[in-house]
Amino acid sequence: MPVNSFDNYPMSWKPERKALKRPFYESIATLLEEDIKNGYLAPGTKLPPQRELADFLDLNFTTITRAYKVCKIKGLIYAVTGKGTFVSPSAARSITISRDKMTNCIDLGLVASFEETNEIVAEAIQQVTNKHYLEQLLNYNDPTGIPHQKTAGLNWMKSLGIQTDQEHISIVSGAQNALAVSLTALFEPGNRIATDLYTYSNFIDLAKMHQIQLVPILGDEYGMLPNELDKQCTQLNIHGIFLIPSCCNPTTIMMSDVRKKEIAEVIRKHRLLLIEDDIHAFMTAGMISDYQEPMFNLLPEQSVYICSTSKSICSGLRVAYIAYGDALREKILQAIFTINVKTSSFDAEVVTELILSGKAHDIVSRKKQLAQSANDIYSEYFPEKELNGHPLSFYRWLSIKNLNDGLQMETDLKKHGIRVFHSDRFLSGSTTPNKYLRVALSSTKSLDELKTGLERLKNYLG
Amino acid sequence: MPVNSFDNYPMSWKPERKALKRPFYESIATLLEEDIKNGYLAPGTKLPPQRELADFLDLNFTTITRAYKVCKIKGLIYAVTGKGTFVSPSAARSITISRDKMTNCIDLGLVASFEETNEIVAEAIQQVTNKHYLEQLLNYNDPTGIPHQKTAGLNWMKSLGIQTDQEHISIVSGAQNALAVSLTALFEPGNRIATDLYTYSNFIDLAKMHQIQLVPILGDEYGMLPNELDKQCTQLNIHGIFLIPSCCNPTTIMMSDVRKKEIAEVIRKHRLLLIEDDIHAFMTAGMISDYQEPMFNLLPEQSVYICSTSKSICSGLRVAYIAYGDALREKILQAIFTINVKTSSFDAEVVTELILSGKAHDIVSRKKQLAQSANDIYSEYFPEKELNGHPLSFYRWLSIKNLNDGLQMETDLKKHGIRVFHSDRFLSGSTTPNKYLRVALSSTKSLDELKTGLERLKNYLG
DNA sequence: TTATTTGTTGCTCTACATTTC
DNA sequence: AGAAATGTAGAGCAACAAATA
Repeated sequence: MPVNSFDNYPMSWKPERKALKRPFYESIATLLEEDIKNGYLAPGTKLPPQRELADFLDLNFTTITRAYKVCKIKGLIYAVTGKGTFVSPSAARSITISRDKMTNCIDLGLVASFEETNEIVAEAIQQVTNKHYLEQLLNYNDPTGIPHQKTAGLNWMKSLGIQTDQEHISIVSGAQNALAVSLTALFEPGNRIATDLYTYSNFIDLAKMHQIQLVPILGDEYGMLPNELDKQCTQLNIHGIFLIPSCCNPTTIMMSDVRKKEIAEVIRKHRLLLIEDDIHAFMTAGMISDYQEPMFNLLPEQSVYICSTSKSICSGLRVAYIAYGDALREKILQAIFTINVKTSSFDAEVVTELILSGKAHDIVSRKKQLAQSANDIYSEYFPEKELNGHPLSFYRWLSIKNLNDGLQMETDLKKHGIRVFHSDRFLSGSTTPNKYLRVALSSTKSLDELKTGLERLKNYLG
Repeated sequence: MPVNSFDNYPMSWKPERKALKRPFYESIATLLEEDIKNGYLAPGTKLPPQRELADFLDLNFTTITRAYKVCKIKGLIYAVTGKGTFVSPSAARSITISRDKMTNCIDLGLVASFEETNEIVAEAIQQVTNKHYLEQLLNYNDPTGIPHQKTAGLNWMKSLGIQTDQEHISIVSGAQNALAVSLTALFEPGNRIATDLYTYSNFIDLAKMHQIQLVPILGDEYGMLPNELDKQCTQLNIHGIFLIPSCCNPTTIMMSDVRKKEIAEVIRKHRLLLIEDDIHAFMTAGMISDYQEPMFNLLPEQSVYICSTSKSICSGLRVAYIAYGDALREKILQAIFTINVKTSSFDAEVVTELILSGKAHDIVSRKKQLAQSANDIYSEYFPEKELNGHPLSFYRWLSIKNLNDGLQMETDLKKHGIRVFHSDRFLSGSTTPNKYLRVALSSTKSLDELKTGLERLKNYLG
């Protein structure tokens, strides 16, 4: 019997005692999940403390711990010791970004890659078709990539500062696939991975699917803060870290070389596995004057370096190179076989052709020009006080006043004819007071369309 | 303090009491994992009962339960209530099959798909290259496949007995990828999936990676036994079932239509999710006289139907169609975005071209002829008493006398110049007394090479 | 600073189910 | 058929850790 009657006690969530069936923890978790999904409990709502709810339901409080845990694993709620348990901002809905059908809507949401350069790729496809060894691309051989394709990949990565060999790279089906492979290979459900406070939203979803918990680490204008990372590592058992040092998606923050070294030191100290998504390397290495090298070079034995060609060369060809330390090799190969069997050799061959013929560099130059123009246009509409982040970024991070709920705002914007994503989508953990929009500059059919889109956005924000 | 001294007590595994650190269960699990991986505990070894080990270590027996559970989830051990806990047959090593470098070795291991037909595919690639819409294949649009590609897929599947629509199929990167997507989308770590006793080895590994437990179900010459499935579902909380009804890999068993209906009844009763891998449908539908339809038709709302073109059309083009019930749609789309972002449109376009031009059917005919010839050759070397399993199977299931350990036998065979896989690789659960070899007939460069390989195998077996 | 609130983790207890003898 | 052996699962207890006032 509960000691008190809680009928008049203010509790944000009161499951019906009678509705509970054994096992209790499962029953409670189901009720909670339903109430979150049907919107009865809004994102951000503080749930009753474990002991209080336990008293109310006349159960031991660890039974509530268990129930909350089930929902936490599913990403529905999050908890902070000493503070309480809360409904997640992204609770019910998915935050994964993809290109779905949009009519009469200008896309400033999904970050595409200035598809104007694809005619060069089409030419390369034609050339590959004429190769005498075309048929050799059509069997099960060389699941991690054909040697000459890997050599081209090594060449490409060399220009980005990566030195490794055939045995320590594989070709996979794009950056997203590389991340899925890395998580599958190197982490287990229940593991924790440190990330920036705002990070790649598909990675957040991927982690959720693998039941890997993300631990948000604070950062400043130079990237993640080393002492914050160190603090969290000391407190929690953290297994890995995910970084996008060249140009963080969505914040456009470029990590300074000093900061990279400091963070690498903490990573080494706590023996974390680093997943470095360097999809923007092509617009950083050799472009930014004081840029030195990827973090992979600082921690080669405990890192996975992901180099996708979706942004730099062509998004429709699903090709990414993944480089790894010797200690990680076996597990990664295993995961590649298990998830992909192999990557399309044809796509890889087209990228290879583009790299070897030098056309890949032409494409990159053209994309950089387009990025420069798009950023110039953006500055006209939204002049920033001081330039923050990567100057050639394919998207910008626009600070906004705290208006509505993020999802509501996105819906409103769609009604105004543009798709943009709210910062809530990119939150790896708890909510923050600051709100932003990520504005993609690389997804419109033309720069004129981009102008129209930005115009609409400016009007909306007033 | 333990009541007895166990120094002279026969226990198959005695972890050192002093080696234990807190938390105990984790410490015990680590020690057990090490002893299994370094080979100190051989597959099949019976571990001490929980209570006995607990007494020995002076702990509560449920702490041992926890420790065993950790290893069980990793697939290192398996347990049967009332019987005991045992080291898994596949414990330490990976059983995933892929094409790695082999010199002077005839491959009867990996099941390829008579790659002689790839010249037809090469022609189709050339035709796709000339399409005026080539550039449209190179962007992020239509992540589940371009409409006309999906229409071609629907056409193809129609000939296999599947009726569905655009909204309920997606194009993914091959069967393996489809399985990864399905597991990620529909199951969680700790879930259980029923399978045949012998099943697709990459699926076993995939399940292991996702920490999904496989529950082996006995079968006979017509496939899985309905009452066995029903029994396990009643006993355990089983969430799904994985079947390869048209021609089970590795056993070549073709499930009878009567059996399909019976099994479907049990699946419906227990609300299981069915994953139907119908990679061999093309050599069954319209070929086998009394074949009626895939199981998907019997349970459309709770099934995922996977139709890969790797075996039927071309293994290098990474394309599979996946059809699903409306209730599963959202989750599957989500998983596709999270794992792949999208499948190479180019590969899909080539397959589309092959289907629409009718060349795909030519390829299938040719492959069937080759399969027939290869099976005839096999029968010359290994005449079976009665014909079992699918007559056109790309591999055969050869019963052997219980000789060595499976891995040892594979190594010996490699020394004799052939790669063949032992039945231990395909075991989803406990060991069995019967031993087999899976002999692939579709991976040699020519039928002559196949003859040489089978000759060597026959000599080896004496 | 310290006490309080709140969440986390590991271990134990109890009830129960299945298999074997 | 019934007792013993053996594994499973839920719930409770206690020690601990972090945040906050």
